[in-house]
Amino acid sequence: MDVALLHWPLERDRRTALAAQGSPRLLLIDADEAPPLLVDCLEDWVRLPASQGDIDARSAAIAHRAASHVAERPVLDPDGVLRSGSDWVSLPPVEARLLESLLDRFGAVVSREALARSGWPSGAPGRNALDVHVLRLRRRIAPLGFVIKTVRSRGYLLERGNALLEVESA
Amino acid sequence: MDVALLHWPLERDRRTALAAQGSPRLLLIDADEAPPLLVDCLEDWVRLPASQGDIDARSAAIAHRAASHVAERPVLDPDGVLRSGSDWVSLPPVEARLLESLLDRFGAVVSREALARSGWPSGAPGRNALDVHVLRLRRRIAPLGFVIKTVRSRGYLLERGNALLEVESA
DNA sequence: GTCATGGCTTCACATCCACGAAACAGTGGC
DNA sequence: GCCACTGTTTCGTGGATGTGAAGCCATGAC
Repeated sequence: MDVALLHWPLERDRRTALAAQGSPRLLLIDADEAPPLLVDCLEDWVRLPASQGDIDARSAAIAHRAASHVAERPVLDPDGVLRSGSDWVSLPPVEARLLESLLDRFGAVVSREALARSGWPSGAPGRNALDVHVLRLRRRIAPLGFVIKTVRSRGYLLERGNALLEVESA
Repeated sequence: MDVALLHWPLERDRRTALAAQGSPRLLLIDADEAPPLLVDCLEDWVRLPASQGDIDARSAAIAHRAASHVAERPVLDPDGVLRSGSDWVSLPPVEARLLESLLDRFGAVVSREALARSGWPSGAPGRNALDVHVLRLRRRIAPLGFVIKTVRSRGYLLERGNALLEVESA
């Protein structure tokens, strides 16, 4: 996982945002500033000026921690809470059922028909409903680091996302 | 909790021992040495020479982490006093019973029905009473650093609040 | 190569319902 | 009486779900 570098106290807001989504971050402290209290285990700081070696070393350490904190696959509570590591999101009923199906075959393709059946056991609404729910599900689980890949004309597939991309797009 | 200071790589063995028993530690890295990969969240390092301020700051950060790891959940006295660390608040009867339920399943969802049963064993009043009491409970426990999250259409969930917000408001 | 098609994505709405929050009122202890 | 606790009414906000339509893109026809 990539570690975000940010200046303190200049990028205070960005730090808050990254912390909220559980992204690892390294604060670069301006020469005369006091470092803030670290809020979690995915945060660290170095005082400027710092050697590239030290920055890299701390980034690597955080990345290492982050990697050991994330699980290969998430867990779905009966209450519709999807957990991965210490993070969680709640899924509305339809999306929870869809995700349950995808999780049953984690890493493998689930056909649109099978998904529709699990999402709406008593009959699916319009054809587009599934597409929209997959879209919403994608956005909901993205912060946990999981992605739903499309396999054209075959179905969908749930897998662990590339953590690096997430952080960059944030 | 006290943070052990030790020289790296001189006291390599001591570091291993401290890590094994879960004691927080700060490594003082000799000028030209590469820092080791941190083994857990209770470890950190500074490169020598370092200012006393930086050493203190990192020690404090580690100590803070260590402390926050033990105060994960609050304790509810039989007499309705909720304690977390050195802080406490007193809860009125209904709210104490609600919180007791949430505490039994700390970090997991408790349904509105289950909450209503524990709050009013002899039958719940109007449907909105629960909402109002949860609202009041939220405000009461906020100063202790805990939050009650809503999981829409499923129930409520008690967890530790965002440490960042606490620190900022402090 | 160009083009059309089907499959999927995304957005914009609309509806419905759960929950949040304030304001008010009754009750009982001190 | 004053105040804490409790419950109700009422209104507002935002989440959950579904639909229609526009757009994107790979595939296959030509």
